[in-house]
Amino acid sequence: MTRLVKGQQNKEVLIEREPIDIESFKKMIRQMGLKVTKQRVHILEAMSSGRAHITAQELFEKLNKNHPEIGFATVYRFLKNMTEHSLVTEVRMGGFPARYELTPNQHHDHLNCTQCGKIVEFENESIEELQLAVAKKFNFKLTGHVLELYGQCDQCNSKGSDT
Amino acid sequence: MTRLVKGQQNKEVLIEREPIDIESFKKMIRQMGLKVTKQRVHILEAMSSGRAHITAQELFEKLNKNHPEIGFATVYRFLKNMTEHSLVTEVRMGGFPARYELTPNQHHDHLNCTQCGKIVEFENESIEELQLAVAKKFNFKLTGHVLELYGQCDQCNSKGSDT
DNA sequence: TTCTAAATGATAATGATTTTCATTGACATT
DNA sequence: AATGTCAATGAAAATCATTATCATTTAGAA
Repeated sequence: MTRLVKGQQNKEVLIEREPIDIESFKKMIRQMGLKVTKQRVHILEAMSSGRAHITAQELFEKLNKNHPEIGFATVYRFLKNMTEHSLVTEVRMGGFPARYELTPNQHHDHLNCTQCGKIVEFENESIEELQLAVAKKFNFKLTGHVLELYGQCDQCNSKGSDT
Repeated sequence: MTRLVKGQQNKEVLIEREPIDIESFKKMIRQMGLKVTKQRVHILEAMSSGRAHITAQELFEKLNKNHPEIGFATVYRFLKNMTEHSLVTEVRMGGFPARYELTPNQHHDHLNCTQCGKIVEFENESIEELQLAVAKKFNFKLTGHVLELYGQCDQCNSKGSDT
């Protein structure tokens, strides 16, 4: 556990953690034209492990345990940055906080449970094709889309519906 | 050179909507089990005319011109109420304020031109069916969806393509 | 007309996210 | 290795959409 004593020139002591590919994280950051900072590397590390769809707050709290020197503004800023560079994909549901995931190489859409927040990823080639057809029909050059399905998952459904 | 004239953005191509009279507004309100107030009637009037996809703020401002006695809390409250009763459909995208429209008898999705802001409404039964199939596959009870297509419309396309 | 719960408007509160700004730090260049 | 510069950071304040609070008003039943 890294403990940083306040008021002291604290050198970051790296805890020995899984040998995640730190070099490729750095490469990603450089590709965005940004400077490599330990905060950014830590953020990428945190995102590449654990729950896939995480909120900025959750990510901040997760980081805060081992790296309390990282402010939430930095987390938000970097997430936004990565989203703009398509390295991260932002999923927004209803009025809930946005969730982020490292952009998967394979495209997918989301099925969201409005009750417990569970997110299921799916991919449907037929839907993709139909979207292209629609765009073509209206003479649009399709550049992107958002498809989010909302509903209640199996568990929430069977749990009855009070509250 | 594409030139974006400000007043020209966000034009909409509308699917035809039937005009609604005050009596049916009152009927709608009673159907929800709510009291008929002049505020609510005015809100419905404002929604049934003009731009189809409006934010709560825009709606409030529009109403404010002729009915400055209507507070925005009332607008928000009633919109939420109507949304819960499915009389109004809420469209949320990105981190932008939610947009509302009187629930169209004919369901539709949107095709957005990212260059001039034009919105084309479309409806595709096959896509709807596939969505239901996806939900069923994962044992979700589908309650709603957001399908937004993004691209460049015919005009913007032929107009050349720099920003 | 009277009564009462529902509705309203003004305002404060909330929660997520963004901005500000003084300080720190990355990194290209000596 | 030391330096200079400007991007990056953290803390705090600000913002923005939305919701809650609460004293007052009003719809509509009695």
